[in-house]
Amino acid sequence: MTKESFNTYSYLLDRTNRRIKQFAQKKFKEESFDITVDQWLVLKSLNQENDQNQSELAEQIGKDNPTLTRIIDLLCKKELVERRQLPSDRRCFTIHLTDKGKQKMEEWAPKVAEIRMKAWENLTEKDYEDLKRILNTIYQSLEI
Amino acid sequence: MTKESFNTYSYLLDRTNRRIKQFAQKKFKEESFDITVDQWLVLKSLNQENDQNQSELAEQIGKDNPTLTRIIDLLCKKELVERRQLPSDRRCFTIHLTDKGKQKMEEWAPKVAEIRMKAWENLTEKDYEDLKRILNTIYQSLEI
DNA sequence: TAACAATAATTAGTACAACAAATATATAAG
DNA sequence: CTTATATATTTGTTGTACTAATTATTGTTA
Repeated sequence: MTKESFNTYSYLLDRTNRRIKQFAQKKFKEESFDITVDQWLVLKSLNQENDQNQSELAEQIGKDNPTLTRIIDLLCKKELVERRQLPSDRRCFTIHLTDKGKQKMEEWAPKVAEIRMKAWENLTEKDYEDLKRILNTIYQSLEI
Repeated sequence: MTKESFNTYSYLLDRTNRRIKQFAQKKFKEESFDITVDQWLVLKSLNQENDQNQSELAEQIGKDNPTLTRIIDLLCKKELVERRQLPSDRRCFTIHLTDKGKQKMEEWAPKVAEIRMKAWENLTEKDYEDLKRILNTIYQSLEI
């Protein structure tokens, strides 16, 4: 195959990625979930393991530290999480999912799972496995 | 398969998409291409068909109009493109790839093709076809 | 212990994304 | 012709991404 014929994957990936976010965001709005899709990722990670510090959390959700700082700022304002000083290392904060945050998660999680499923209604389990494998292979090939 | 097992694709897609951009942007920097990846998309589209108006161009590269307006602003500053008033419809500009822009494209295009190929070095042609099919299916399933 | 390096988080600056609203112009309907 | 509607683009706002620089703290080593 020629090089030129490979030239559209980044476009397809980018626009599909954007549409997935748009779709989820639109549903969030319809359901009056007052968060963005990226904020959701943070809450979900904390719901699985609470009180991570920011670096761990950034690693978990694959965002960099400055971006995470701002997402945490926004979630703090909404009182869904709070920063807690770690006495043993005063450089760190642990991010704590509050009771309000936990309550919202219980309310939102099943609906988010529904929303996420929509993308797969015309695809098979094998497609899902293939997509994961292909994306991970690309990710590793472009190690930076 | 349970709903829960489908819950990571958006994360994988997002991080792979980000890495593809990061990788290309890093190479652009190394080669002293003084543009961003998104600006490249615009130039590439104009190189294939010059003098599109902004709406056509936005459609071509899958971005919305406000985003494109700002990308065009930046490309104008670099004198790679220029806005030309269309006398027949004074609402429109056609975006013209300048001589300087064309010259840069000749210089850059082969190297960008190389950079783009890197993602596929551990994958097959069938993987490429599968990825395209899966992404397009998702895109269409989430019609908004 | 003092100097140096490493780590956690933040801040600042620029770019892009999404959305809503505004402006200007063109076209259609009455 | 006038009103209404549609189209092309821009502007404003909020949120995310990346880089580099900064602050505060901790760890290492001479």
